[in-house]
Amino acid sequence: MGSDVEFSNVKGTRDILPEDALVWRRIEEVIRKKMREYNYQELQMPTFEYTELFRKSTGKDTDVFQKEMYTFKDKGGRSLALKPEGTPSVVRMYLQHGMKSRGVFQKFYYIERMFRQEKPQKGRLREFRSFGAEAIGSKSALTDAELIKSALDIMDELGIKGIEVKINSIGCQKCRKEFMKEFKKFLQQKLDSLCEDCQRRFTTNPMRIMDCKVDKRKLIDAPVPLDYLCDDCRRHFSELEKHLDYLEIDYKVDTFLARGLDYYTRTVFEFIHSELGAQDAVGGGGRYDGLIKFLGGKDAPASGYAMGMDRMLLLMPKVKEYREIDIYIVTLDVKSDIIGWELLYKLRENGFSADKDCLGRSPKAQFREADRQNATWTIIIGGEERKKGVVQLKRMKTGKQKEVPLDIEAIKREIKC
RNA sequence: GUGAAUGUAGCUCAAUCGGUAAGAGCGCUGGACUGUGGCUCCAGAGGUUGGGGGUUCAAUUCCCCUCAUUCACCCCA
Repeated sequence: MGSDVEFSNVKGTRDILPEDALVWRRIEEVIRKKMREYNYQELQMPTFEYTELFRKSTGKDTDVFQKEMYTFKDKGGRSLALKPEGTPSVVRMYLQHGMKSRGVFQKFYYIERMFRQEKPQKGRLREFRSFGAEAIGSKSALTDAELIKSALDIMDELGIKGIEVKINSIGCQKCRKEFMKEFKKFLQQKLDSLCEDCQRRFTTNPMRIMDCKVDKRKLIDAPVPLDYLCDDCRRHFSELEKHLDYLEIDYKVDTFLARGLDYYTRTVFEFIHSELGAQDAVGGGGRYDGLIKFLGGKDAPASGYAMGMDRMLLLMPKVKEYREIDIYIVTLDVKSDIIGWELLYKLRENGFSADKDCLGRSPKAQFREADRQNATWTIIIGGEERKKGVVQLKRMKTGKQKEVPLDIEAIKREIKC
C-alpha cells in the first residue's frame, strides 16, 4: 500500500466502489420488485436498539448476543446495540406502532445493514447487508411456503443457481420440551465424548448440539425433534411439504437443522449453496410463533427469513455493468467553452445525462474522456460552429457526425432518430 | 476468540544463493495527430517492498514482533 494512505477501512467492513454500487443497486431493485409482487411492505429500522431488545428476542444464551454484538453505553448510560439481525426490530416496530390495527395479517420486508463482531472470512463481514421478509398474523404453512418461494424467486431473478433448500420442524414449546428431555438423556450418556463446545452448550443451549459438525457421527442415532412433534405440529409440517411440492420447490428435510436464535418454533429452513465455503447459508429463517407475545404483545403467529446480500453477491454471475452517459460536450476554445456550459445545463434540464470537461484539456483528451465515459454522443463546439450558430453532433459508435443548429429542440430531434 | 497462509506501483504479478539503480502488463498523463476518441507506436508520472526491530559489509529475500488480508475453526446472513 502506498505510504500516503493514513487510514483504511475498519476490519470487516467493505468499501463499495462505483462499479460495485451498480451491482448492489441491481440487487436492491430486484428485491423491491419481487417484494412488491408478493405484496410485502417495506420497513426501515434504526441502526441501533436497546440491548435489552436483543437479549430478550435473539436470546441471551445465543452466540449472536453473547459474543458478537456491538454494544455500547450512550451518554445517558443506556445500553445500546448495533442491530445484529432484523427480526427483533420488526416485531418491536409492529408492537410499538400498534400495527395490529392495520389488519390481522401483514407482510413486511427490509433491506438493512447488520453488525456482528466476528472474525471476518469468506461471506462473513462485521458490517453486512441483509434483506429479510416477515409475515405476522398467519400460523398457516402456506405462509412459510410463500416466504421460501419469494426468496427463491429473488435469487432466481438475480441469476443465482444451485440453491439447496433445507427444511425441518423443531416443534412448538410443548413438544419441544418432550424432545429436549429425550435429547438431553441421550447426550448425558455421551457427554464425555462430545467436543468441548458441545459440552458447554449442553448446559447453555443444547439445541445447538444438533448441528455440531465435529460430532455429527455421534449423533447419528440421537432423537430428532421431528419424532417428537405433537399432532398439530406434525400436521403443520406435512402441510408445508405439500405446499412446497405444489410450488415445485425442491427441498430436503434435514432432521438436524436447528437455528442459532432462540425464538424459532415449528418450521425452520435454510438456503444453502456449496460455493460459499464454510459460510454456506445464503439465508435462513423460520416460524417464531411465541416471540410477539414474549415481547409483550397479544399472541400472534409469525414467520420470516433473512438473506445475506453479501453472500448473494458472491453467487451472482459476474456480468460487467457498464456505465454510460448520453452526451459529452467537447469545446475547442475559451469562447466555445461558455456556449458549451450553457448547452450542458440545458441538456440536463431536458433529461439527458451529460458532462463536459472542466480542466481545460486538449480536444484529444476531451474525446478520450468521452470515450471512457461511454458517451453515446459528443457535441463539438469550436470557432467555425460558433460563427455559423451550429454544433457538430457525433455518434461515437459509428464515428459519423452531423451539423445541427445550436438549439436544444433541434438537438433533441436529431438524437431521437 | 483460536489456527494456517499471504502482504512488492491504483490493479494483476516478476526480481536467481541475501548482492547494491526493485521490473513488466493493465490503468493514468502527455505526444505522434497544433479541431476529433477507440487501434498502434513513443515518452512520462507513480514504490520508505504493510509497519517496527534484529542478524549481516549488504535484506524485497533470513529471524522476531506488530498490523492487515485471505481461508479454516467457531457462529451465522
